Amino acid sequence: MAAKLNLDKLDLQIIHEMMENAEISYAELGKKLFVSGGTIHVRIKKLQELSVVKGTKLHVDLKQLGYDVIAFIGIYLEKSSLYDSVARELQKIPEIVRLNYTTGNYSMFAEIVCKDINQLRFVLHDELQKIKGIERTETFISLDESLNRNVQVFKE
Amino acid sequence: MAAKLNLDKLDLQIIHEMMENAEISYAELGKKLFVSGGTIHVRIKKLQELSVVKGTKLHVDLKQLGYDVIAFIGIYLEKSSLYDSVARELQKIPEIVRLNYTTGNYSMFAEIVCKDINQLRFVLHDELQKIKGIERTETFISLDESLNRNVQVFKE
DNA sequence: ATTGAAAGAGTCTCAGT
DNA sequence: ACTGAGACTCTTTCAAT
Repeated sequence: MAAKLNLDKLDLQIIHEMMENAEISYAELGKKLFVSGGTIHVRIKKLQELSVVKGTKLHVDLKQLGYDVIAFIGIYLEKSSLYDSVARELQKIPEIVRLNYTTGNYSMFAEIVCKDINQLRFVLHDELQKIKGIERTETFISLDESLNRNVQVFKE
Repeated sequence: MAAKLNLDKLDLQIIHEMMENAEISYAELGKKLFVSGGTIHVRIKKLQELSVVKGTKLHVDLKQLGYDVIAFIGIYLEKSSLYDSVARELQKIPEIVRLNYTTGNYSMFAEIVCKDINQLRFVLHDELQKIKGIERTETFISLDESLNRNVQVFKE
């Protein structure tokens, strides 16, 4: 699965820079990394072909858009084998933005983003309780997000 | 804090589209939403000034880059008041990519991304155990990520 | 593989509506 | 507030190294 990609320092530097700011021009990024804009272009094209780079996404302030509640949900399943069917049901709930099958206490771990506590309660009470296979859930509401960053793919 | 922003349908549609693909041109996006490219431009400028839009980020495949392990860590503190100092220490660990102060069982909740299990063990054993104020931790290793998406800011 | 230049495409500004 | 056109900047291609 994880093929030998053989990415060099420049590749990682480009990814590192653009993971924070994808708007920078090739010329400017080239200047920063001491190569020409053309080289940046060639490398990015290569990274896209290797599907290391999958595109760019707009970064928005969710609070400004009225999404004030982030919560994490630990989910206990009646049987582990129900994972796929429960995952399929959870996927239908747009407020669920992330879902992981995990080791440890919980069978699965979800993240949910809501406009307010009422909406969170609605999803937890009305939508989650309907799903067959969920034994019980534990909810952790985020009171403060002190860190949210990318992995550091290049250091030094 | 959450000021009255008065965003209309078009603003939300632009955000919705560009949250998935920020590379689309103004002309093309305008065609899709039945306005001119100039209007798209004006709206995006407005959204940037309101700091609803904070920029664009490169979307990369972390597995391809060798980051194979995602884990979640529930952290119990000796005293809740230690949150700030513990958060400051956790921030120094580059593998920790997210940190939330939460209600419920745990005092705080972290997400960590590592190249392999050895690196995860190193962070958990060597780095986390050094931090004063952490009582104990529970780790949930992700075996499968079945969902990772953005909030749906516009529907219909 | 990298470069620099030319062609093509996109962004940004602005006067008109 | 939206539009379209012109000025400007960036991306993309390509021949040379």
